[in-house]
Amino acid sequence: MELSDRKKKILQFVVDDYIETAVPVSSKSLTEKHLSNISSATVRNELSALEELGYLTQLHTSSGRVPSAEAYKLYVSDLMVKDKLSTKELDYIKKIFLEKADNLEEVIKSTTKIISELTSYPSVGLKSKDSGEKIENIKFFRFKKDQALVIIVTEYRLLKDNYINVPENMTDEQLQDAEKVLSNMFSGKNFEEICNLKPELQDDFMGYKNIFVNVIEALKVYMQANEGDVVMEGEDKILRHPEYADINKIQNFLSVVTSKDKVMNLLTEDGKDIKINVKIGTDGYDEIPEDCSVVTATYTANGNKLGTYGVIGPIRMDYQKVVAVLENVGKVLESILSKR
Amino acid sequence: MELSDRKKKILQFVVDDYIETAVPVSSKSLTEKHLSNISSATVRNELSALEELGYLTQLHTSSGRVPSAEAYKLYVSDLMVKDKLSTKELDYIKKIFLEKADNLEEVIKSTTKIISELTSYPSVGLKSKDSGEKIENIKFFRFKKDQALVIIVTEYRLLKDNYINVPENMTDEQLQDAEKVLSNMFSGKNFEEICNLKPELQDDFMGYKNIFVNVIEALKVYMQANEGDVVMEGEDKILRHPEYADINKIQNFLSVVTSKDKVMNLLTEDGKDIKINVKIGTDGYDEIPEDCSVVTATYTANGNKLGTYGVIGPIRMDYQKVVAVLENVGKVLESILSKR
DNA sequence: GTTAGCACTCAAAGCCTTCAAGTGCTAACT
DNA sequence: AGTTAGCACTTGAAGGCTTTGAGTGCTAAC
Repeated sequence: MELSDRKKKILQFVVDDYIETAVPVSSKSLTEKHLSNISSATVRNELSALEELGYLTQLHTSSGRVPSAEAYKLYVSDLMVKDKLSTKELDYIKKIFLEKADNLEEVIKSTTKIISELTSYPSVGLKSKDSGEKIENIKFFRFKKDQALVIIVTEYRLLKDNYINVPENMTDEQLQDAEKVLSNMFSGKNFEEICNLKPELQDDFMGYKNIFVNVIEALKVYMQANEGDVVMEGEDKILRHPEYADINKIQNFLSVVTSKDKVMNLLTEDGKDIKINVKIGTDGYDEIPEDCSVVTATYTANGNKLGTYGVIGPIRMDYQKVVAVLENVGKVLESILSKR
Repeated sequence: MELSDRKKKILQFVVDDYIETAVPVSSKSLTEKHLSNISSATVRNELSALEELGYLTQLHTSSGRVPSAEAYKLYVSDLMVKDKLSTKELDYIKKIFLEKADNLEEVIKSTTKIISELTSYPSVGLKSKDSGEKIENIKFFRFKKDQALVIIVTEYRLLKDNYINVPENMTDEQLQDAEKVLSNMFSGKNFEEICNLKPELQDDFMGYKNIFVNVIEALKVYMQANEGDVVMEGEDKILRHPEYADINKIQNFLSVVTSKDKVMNLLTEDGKDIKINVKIGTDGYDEIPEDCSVVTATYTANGNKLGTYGVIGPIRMDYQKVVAVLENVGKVLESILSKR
């Protein structure tokens, strides 16, 4: 059912005001602030209709109205006026990124930091493991008789966290040879393609099948491992918001947020093409702490998925600000990283 | 001034009880639980003497007594009975470590996790950057014309987070040659010695002085960089303790604990030979959140400093348990890592 | 469809009383 | 001199009471 224009407008004001003040919104305050042309009684009629429709709730009969999760959803998709950042804020974003632009790890940390600073909410970042990028070549560095570090060079980064076992009787020359064979085999393919290579079907291993199997195994472990790639910033900022005046809520929030794999799940985006993704309330998402919303954005540069970033906060979140920050951070981040 | 045996005993009971219950300790409860041979009036006299001496305080005239920071210090150094872990707990420690023993990163995480689980306090871990270990050799991996990854092999680990710039006109053969020259130069020295090498005094650079300078520069940056090596676990566990019923205290605590460089400072041990280090209360340590204590332990294996681990909690901390856990974790950790 | 007016509801704040835990002190006892 | 029974005194915590005011819903008139 479609809402009348006036209902939409009123609902928007209610959400706006509630986000700003955290105080249930009354008919009187609405007429005073935004609707001086109609009376509070009329607004009351509209409010009770909106309550009937499930967009508003009352804590008790004689309190003002509070938006429901439905209302926030409508607000974000339809009602909200898109915010713009101040030039000061934009300059801040650029400044931080330019200082750190040469190190991907630092960029990820900076991103979460900027987002948290500008929004006043805890922020999270997750760098993608598999961004669809193509592998250029692969290198082994044998640091023990039976162990080697695998260095993988891709289109735009260097992976160096995988280790394989090497047969002790294999000579360094043989390992170098294996390096060449595998480099040829992998070059131009992405991770998914490589992990799906069937050893049985290949006959050009030149005797290095065991090394091949070890590398694939290491890669698979690497792809699955979660943790470690989650970065959080400003967890303590959640306490700035009045809904977290209750210890149980803080407890609940922190227990989710300190568990890296739960945070991981929050960030795994549902839609591939959606840039900004808003999850409001707990509906369906087990990992989200009660009464929380999560707004995430996935950034890409040169067609490669860099990672997903976002904020976690109370349902009563400043969506205007958060969306504006995520969009602008994304723009700067992508423009900087595209140049690399 | 030395306390009488009875005063010591009474003080010990007060601290014991207060740690256990978090309720101010009364003369009556002391006689009932521990001192059935003397009357509560006598205990009251002793308590007020102990208060006079600065070991106890009262919240108000008609409340029981609470230990002061001084009392906790005396308790830890003199009064406390050393706790032993149950075999169940010991088995738990061994089990976790044996599962992860092959990966140093995982060992660090496991360590903080075990400590936090067993003590119910947030725990922190910091792996040492410079453990005094000797460098074996050094390797360059050039992944771009003008950039190379520096891999450093030491007695017992692999460092691979440093990058240097390479002159574009340098051939791969020259870089390999530089690798050999520098490996020879560094081999058998520790980080400190290397960083102190004076380029002017060396004449066997064979033309690779620029590479040498870049490597030293990268190493120095690496040694200084903090963050990233701090691991935390169980931040949310602080809320289990009744002193954190107040939002301001939580705020205060979290703001310290979410800042990695503050946590870093907490863990930089003051004495070199002290294994277990107890910092009680805020006295002198700016980084410690108000009314908190920090207990840390530094672990070594084969003479190499592995890192520092510890817990952060309220002053009213279960020091018996914490010290016992840290000692036992240390034993297991060191025995496992010595075998590597 | 809008609005003035009024009765009704309900949480929050302030105030008062009661309650019980605990101390300090004095005087008597060993 | 050290110990102890006894009692007055203090004080926060808890519960109950009233007051206050913000806000609604409904009705009747416009």
